Amino acid sequence: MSIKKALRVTNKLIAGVPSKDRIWLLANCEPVDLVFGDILSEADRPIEHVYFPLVGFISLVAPLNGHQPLEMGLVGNEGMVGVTLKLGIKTAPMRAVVQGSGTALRLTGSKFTRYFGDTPAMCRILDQYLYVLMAQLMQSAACTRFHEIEPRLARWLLMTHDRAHADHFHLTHEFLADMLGVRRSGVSIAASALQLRKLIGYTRGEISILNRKGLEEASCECYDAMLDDYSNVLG
Amino acid sequence: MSIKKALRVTNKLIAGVPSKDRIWLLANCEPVDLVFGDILSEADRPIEHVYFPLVGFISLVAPLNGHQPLEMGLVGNEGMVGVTLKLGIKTAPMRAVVQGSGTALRLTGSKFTRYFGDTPAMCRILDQYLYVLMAQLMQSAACTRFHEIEPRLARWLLMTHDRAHADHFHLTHEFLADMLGVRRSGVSIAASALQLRKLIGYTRGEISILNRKGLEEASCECYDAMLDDYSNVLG
DNA sequence: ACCGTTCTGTACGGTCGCCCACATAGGCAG
DNA sequence: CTGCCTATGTGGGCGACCGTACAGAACGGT
Repeated sequence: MSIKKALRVTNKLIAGVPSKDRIWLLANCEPVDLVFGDILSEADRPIEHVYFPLVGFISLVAPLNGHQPLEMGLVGNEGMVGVTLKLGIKTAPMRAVVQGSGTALRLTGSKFTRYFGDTPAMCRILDQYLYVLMAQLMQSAACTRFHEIEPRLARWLLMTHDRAHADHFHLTHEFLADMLGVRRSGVSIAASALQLRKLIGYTRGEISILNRKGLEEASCECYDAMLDDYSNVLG
Repeated sequence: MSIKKALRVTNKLIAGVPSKDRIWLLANCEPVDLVFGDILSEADRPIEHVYFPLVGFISLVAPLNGHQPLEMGLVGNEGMVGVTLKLGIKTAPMRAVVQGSGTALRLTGSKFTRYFGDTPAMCRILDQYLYVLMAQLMQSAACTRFHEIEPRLARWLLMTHDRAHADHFHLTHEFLADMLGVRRSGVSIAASALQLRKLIGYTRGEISILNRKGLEEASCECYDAMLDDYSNVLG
C-alpha cells in the first residue's frame, strides 16, 4: 500500500492523531490481511505487533480453563489491538482473534513502544482509548451476567454492523453462541425471534441487517452505553 | 497523622514508589476514615479524590439499570482507587464503595493529575497497576459467567482475607449475594457447605476464616490467576 | 420476659445453562 | 440424481440458579 493510499485509511485512532504522528505511523506500519480465525495476540504471551484495523473486526476474548472463551470487547476501525503495550507490560491480558476478515495496518510492538514516549498527543489518544476499552470490558461483564440472550444478540449484531461497514456478514449460530457464552440452540431461538420481527434475515450463516432502528430497540442499553463511552472520551 | 507515622504506612503502591515521590505523596495526602458504605467515586461522575487504602478495602462495582451492582474488582492496601485519572479522563468508569472500614490516604484528583506528569517512575507504577486492574476486571467477568457460587464465594473470601488483614470480618449472606451477583439463598447454601467442611465459621454476619489452605482449594483458579497477575507485574 | 428486627435455612416453580440426539434443509461434489 | 457435509430447528433429561416466600433462630432494646 502506498503512503498516499494509506493516508486515506479509515482507522479513527490514526485519523485522530496529529499529522506528524500520523505520517510516522503510516511510514512504519505495514498493511496485513486479517483472516477469520487469526489470533493477533494470545493471553499472557508477548505482543508481537499492534494492529489498527481498517476493515474487518477483532474480538477480545478471555479464555478460562475448560470453557469457551468469553468475548469481552470488539475492535474495529474505531480502535486498535495491543494498546496495553502503552502500560509498559509486554504481554497481552487477553486473546485477540479476527472475527471479520479485512485489512489492518500493523506495527511491531517494539517500534510502537519506542515511539510514543516522545509524542504526548498520541499518548493522550492511547490513554483515552484505554479508558474506553476498560469501560467496554465492564459493560460487557455486567451485560453477560444480567441481560437475556435476545437483547445481547441484538447488541452484538449492532456492534458488528458498525465495525463491518456492511449490512451482511457471515456468522453461524454456533459461532454466535461462543461469543455470547450461551448454548447454540439458545441463539437459534433468539435469532428466530429477531427474524420473525423482520429485524434480521439469515440463511445458513449469512446474516443481513434488515431494520437497524428496530434492532436498536431490541438491544439492551449496553449498546448505547458503549457508544456513549466512546464518543464522550474520543468523540 | 504525622509524616513520620505515615512513612510507615503499608500501602504497597506508595511503598513501591521512589522516595522522592513517596515524600511528596505523604506530604500532600490527608488521612481519612473509610466507613462501610461510603461511596468514594460514582460511575460517570468526576473523581474528587484518589485513595490509597492502608487498612480496609473498597469494591469496584458496575451498576446496571434495574439490577444489583456487580462487583468487578477489590482494592485494598495493594492498590488504589482512582487510577483511571492517569488516563486523562476526569470521570470514574465505575462506582467505588467501601466494603471494609479502615483508613486511607487521600489526595485531591487535581493534585494527583498535576503531579505525576513530572515523575516517570511513579507513572510507571500507575501504569502497571492499571494493567493489573484490567486483568482483574476480565478475570472477574469470566469467573462470574462460568464458575459456580461455592468456588466464587471461596475466592471472594480469600481476596477479602488478604485485604482485611484479619481472620474475622462482618459480612451477611445478603451482602455477599450482591457482591457475587447471585441470590441470597444461593450464598446461604454455599456458605453452609464451606462451614460444614470447617473452612469458615459464621454466625449472624460474623465470618471467620478457619482453614485458609482449604479455602484456597475450594476456590476457583481465578484467585491464583489474579495473584499471579499482580505479582508478575508489580511484584 | 417480651417483641421486633435481622439473619439464616429451606422449599417451590420456572428459566436457562449443559450434553445429547435427531430431523430437516440447503449446498456441493461425484 | 444421489450422497455427504454443514447449518438449523426441536426436543429430552439434568442440574444450577432465579424470584419468591415462609419459618425458625439469634440478637437488641424496652
